[in-house]
Amino acid sequence: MKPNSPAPSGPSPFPARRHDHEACIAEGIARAEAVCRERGERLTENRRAVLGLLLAEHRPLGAYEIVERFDWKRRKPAPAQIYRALSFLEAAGLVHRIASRNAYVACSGPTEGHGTVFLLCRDCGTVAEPSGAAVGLAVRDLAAASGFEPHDHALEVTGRCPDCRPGGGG
Amino acid sequence: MKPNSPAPSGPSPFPARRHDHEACIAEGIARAEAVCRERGERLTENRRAVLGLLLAEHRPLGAYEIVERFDWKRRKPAPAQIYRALSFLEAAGLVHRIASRNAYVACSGPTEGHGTVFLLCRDCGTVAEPSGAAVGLAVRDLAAASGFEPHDHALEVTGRCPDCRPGGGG
DNA sequence: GGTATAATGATACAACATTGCATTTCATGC
DNA sequence: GCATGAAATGCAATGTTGTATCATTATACC
Repeated sequence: MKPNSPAPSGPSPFPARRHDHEACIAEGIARAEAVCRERGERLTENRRAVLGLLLAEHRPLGAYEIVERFDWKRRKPAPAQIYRALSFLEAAGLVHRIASRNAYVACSGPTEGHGTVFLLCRDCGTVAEPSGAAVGLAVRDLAAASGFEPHDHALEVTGRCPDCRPGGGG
Repeated sequence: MKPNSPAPSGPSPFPARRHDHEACIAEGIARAEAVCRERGERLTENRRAVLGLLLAEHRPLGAYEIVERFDWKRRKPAPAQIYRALSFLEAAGLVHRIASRNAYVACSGPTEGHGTVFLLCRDCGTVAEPSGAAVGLAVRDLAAASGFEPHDHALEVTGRCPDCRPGGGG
């Protein structure tokens, strides 16, 4: 891992302003290959391409945006092809859907289980996926107090990332 | 509040299995009238009807589902009419959008500010909107640790409500 | 009543997502 | 190599959700 790659357990879940993007992507693909191997499934060219496009961004892309960027074999794929890849990748925990935006983002680290947290920058669109342990606890308590049996949760926080925040950046 | 102590259990955010539904609705409409008066806006017949349909359920309805149930003047409204009412009601804090379902639910209590929490029963579809204070704190801490400036958040928890949970019930 | 503003009615369209089925690809056993 | 079945893809059509536009109608206010 390069020194300027975002460390999974580092201080900030946001990517450094300048970092080795190619390494990001390569790392993500490598992780996907490992996950698929373990699950006995195939990371086909189609799926790999979709994942690659998502990994190339640190922000969510809409399915039709992926269609536009797709340049595999110089052809424009049908939406269904993209959605199929997205479904597969989501089931494998490699991609998450950002419900509030009808958009999809590459998962930035190993899946922690049931529950996701996203920090969405309203200015630059960057998404970070911090550890959600504290949120998980809050959910558990909340549920217990209501007699609710929680299964899964998704938290989407909008605001401004360190780079876009006035006086932020780093 | 200690993070691990279950809230001093006020009333459950879930509706009682049997309760006075008419009163539910009347109360919600009355609250809406008060809110609109205060905001200097009009709770028109159209808006009132949409809110009424949402209040009649304790679960989210899709916009087109509202279209189908709409019986005002024995005519079926155009989608735009419903979406306009929903936008108005959402801006007034009387209705919330459940992003993961493309659906809308009547707000069950006074709006607490920026941030919402929903407990969604996967079996009966009921939605509860508990107080999200603990989640708000978790969000604040999470954001601070990431250098993120939070503006708003939405947490959607899926699982089983007290009535659908085995051994649960009221 | 007259006028400005807000809301509605109606049509069309944009954006997001899925279904069905024929064809191709791939792993596996022979 | 070749047959076979399961999985994935190509393609067209369709379903679902949400907006834009503009003429008309209702409402508040003077």
